Amino acid sequence: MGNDNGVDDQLDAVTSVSVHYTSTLSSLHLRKAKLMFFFSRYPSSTILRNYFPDVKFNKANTAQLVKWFSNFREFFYIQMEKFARQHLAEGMRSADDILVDCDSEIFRALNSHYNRNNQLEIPASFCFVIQATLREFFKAIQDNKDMDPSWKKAIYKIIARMDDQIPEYFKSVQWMESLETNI
DNA sequence: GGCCCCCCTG
DNA sequence: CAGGGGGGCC
Repeated sequence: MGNDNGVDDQLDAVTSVSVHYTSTLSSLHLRKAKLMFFFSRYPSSTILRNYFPDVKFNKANTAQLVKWFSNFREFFYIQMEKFARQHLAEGMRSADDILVDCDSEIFRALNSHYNRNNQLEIPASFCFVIQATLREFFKAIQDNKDMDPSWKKAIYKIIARMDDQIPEYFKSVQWMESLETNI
């Protein structure tokens, strides 16, 4: 196939700099994955492979990367449910009253988790996704749908359709390494 | 079987 | 976050 996996350094097609290939996901890869979450909550394994050009993928590290996003989603949804219940407890009546922007408490909670060092300017679309998710949880709980053991499934389905395109620059190994400096 | 997702746990 | 288990889908 002309795919020399034994070679450590090859030329990056875009930046023309040498890329060190690895099969081990680093803390930098993790940091980058978290930033990707702002755009996509449900990236497919093929998309993930494309966005980590410096990784020599195999079954194990692919599963690991996919698992990361699963963990990201868990934290995300737990926060959503918590805040939705909080709004109900505070007497909010309509889901339409839920408005999320970059100053919202829920936003700060998520930002500190996925974007600790503020290395990325969060896309407005993410605030919209948070707001939509919050409203779905709010309505479901308000309608007592949480009595159903699998009541969250319907919400997951809706949110899964709200993924956005991940910017191309995420594919740049050079960009990823710049995240290391910005600590 | 293999892949993916969620749940629960530590 | 990683491990392990369960269930769904092709």
